[in-house]
Amino acid sequence: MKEKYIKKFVEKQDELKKLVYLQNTFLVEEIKLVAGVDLAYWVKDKKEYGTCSIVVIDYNTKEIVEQVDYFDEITVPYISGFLAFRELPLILKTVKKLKTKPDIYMFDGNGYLHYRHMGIATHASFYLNKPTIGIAKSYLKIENVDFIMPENLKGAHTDIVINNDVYGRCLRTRENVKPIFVSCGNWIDLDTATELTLHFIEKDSRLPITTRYADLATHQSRKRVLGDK
DNA sequence: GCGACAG
DNA sequence: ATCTTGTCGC
Repeated sequence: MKEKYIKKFVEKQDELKKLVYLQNTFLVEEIKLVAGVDLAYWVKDKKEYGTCSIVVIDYNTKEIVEQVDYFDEITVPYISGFLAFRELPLILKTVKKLKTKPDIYMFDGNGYLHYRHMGIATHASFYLNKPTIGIAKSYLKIENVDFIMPENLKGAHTDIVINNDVYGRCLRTRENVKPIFVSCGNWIDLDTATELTLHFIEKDSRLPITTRYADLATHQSRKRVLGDK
């Protein structure tokens, strides 16, 4: 069932991962707009649907500059390690509705912290042509390597290193909350990705407001879609 | 058959 | 991701 997709998916990821560049291609001081991207799903009449929300936030004022939603049928199944193939088509259609042009995109999921260094944040960067960051709420275990729990202090973090390769970072964004997993998407370094993530942490969530607001927006969007039918 | 498994 | 309310604790 899922197997029919996997060979082509791996080939595509292997092709793209050669182009990943884990250095900043921008100056942090020049960042103005940061986008959070997320999806929500539902099933209706045996068909699966998804709605994507993108929330664009001003880096300095932290106010929402723009928000767009787009929903459609989802045809690709969820397969761990291949999230981009399922979600990216909808994401790209949603991006087309944006009037502003975000400088950076933050995703719900991993980037370089991935079996082949090609999590959704990294994969998406090649279609957005913008730096990206992956923010995952749970740990994707690779080569049986566990993460090291950081201290219970805001900003505490431990790196996830496998075979001398830094895949990503386990980051405690606030005290007394479960840590999140930050990884480079593309065209950014891990320290900067961590810095931006912490910049958008506020009192109401362990997630940066970019992805947090996008998450809330998908739930609202789904409610509207189902309510209008 | 059993456990793993980003969202 | 989704199915789902109140409740314990900082």
